[in-house]
Amino acid sequence: MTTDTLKQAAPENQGTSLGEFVLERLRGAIRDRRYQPGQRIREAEVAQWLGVSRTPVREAFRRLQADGLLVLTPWRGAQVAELGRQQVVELYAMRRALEGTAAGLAAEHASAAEVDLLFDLIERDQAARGEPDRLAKINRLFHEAVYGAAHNRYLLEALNALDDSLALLKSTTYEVPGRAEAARQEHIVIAEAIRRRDAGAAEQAARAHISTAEEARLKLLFGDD
Amino acid sequence: MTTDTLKQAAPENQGTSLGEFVLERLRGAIRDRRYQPGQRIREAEVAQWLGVSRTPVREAFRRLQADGLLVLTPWRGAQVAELGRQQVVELYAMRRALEGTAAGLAAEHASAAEVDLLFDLIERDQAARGEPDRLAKINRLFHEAVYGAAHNRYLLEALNALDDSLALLKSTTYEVPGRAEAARQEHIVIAEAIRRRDAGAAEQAARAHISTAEEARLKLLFGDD
DNA sequence: TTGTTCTCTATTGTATACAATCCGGCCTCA
DNA sequence: TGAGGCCGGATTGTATACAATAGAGAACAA
Repeated sequence: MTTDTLKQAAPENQGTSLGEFVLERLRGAIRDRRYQPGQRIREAEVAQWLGVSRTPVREAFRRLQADGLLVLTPWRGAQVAELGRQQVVELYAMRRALEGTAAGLAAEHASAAEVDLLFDLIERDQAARGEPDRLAKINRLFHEAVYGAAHNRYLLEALNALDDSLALLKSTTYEVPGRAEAARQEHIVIAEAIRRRDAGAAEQAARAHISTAEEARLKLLFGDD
Repeated sequence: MTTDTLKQAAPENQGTSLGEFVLERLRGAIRDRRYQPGQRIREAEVAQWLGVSRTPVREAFRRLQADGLLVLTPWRGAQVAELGRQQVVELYAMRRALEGTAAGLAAEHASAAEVDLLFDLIERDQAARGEPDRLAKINRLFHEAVYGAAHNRYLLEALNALDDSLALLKSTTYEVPGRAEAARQEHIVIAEAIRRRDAGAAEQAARAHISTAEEARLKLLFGDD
């Protein structure tokens, strides 16, 4: 780990507390797999690393626990959450419901600009063929665009937390051959249903999209079945 | 407020930390409206009240913020969340999706005992006619039984958090004349769909149930429209 | 060798001291 | 009289000191 301390890492730290800062840094570190699932994280270690005391670190830990990214055991401290097969299945069931709802609400509430953004992202996706990292990034932007277009703050929050949890899983489903193309096609179906203002179709398309993503994910993770 | 302190309030406080204890007490106080929406809560006040230091109080605050029950403004402290009309609408949209999903999953995964529990609760509901408080309690048990029967830990957590948020609203919809009977009928439709293992019908019935509950709620809260 | 108990250390939980910030009231001045 | 700025108290954010606990490893007995 590099030796970046508070001043170097966040020169303009105003308006926000240290706890918030630590939270974001930790979230990023977990997402980037610099802390790996199952790994234990000690308060003092993070505190020293970011140049703060244990107090804001503890606050960040609590909030990451609430998001499901950390598991806190009394007197044993924190470790990055690990997802077993059953948990992955449950997370995808949750995601299927929420993404479906988001797409349906987006069909009802999206502004013209928000619809345009969806199609822009589909084009950028096409342009990024063969680059799994860029594809994964654009994919995430597409989904976030749908979340935003739903105009429901609770749904938005829940979906973002869910995506963070899924980021605990190794690699992206874009490593599966043909997955990128299939996903793009599914995105198109979703976006067009939203443009048509067809909430039912948008919801169904989003659910189907998550189901195929789940299949790809399970195959990638557990191989069998 | 009474003067119960830690020893009187939680004689057997073992296995759990003080932060956890404060969390539960505060959650209860908010649910019982002893702290009302919009009201400011000072750390020192809670600390003194429960006989602990500010540290565990702060931890509880963070987690209540994550659940949406508290709004924390930097340097200004905590106040109990207030829900405007738009937020109520968004919460119910969320609840419609999650309850629908829970009912659908329950139809797929409920054990025989879990199905029996649903019908038991419907009978107890019938027996409690005319007692809004008991009705509200049994209603909550019914919904929690559905949540449990879905066998999805993330869904369960999300729905419980949602119910806590809705508890911020004044009174229950059971005060609306005829609401109790309508709700009971809707519960029966849900429970029977689950017993038939008809996931689609269960989801639809649950969504419809939440929609009528939302109507009753909005009428109760905002009168107009 | 293996299992058991005990001690000791590392780490977390809690309390408290201190720093930073906001808000209300007062005072000044036009 | 009122608008604006400045000061003091109240309150939160952060750091640190101290207490409590779990777990690893040593010592010992079978």
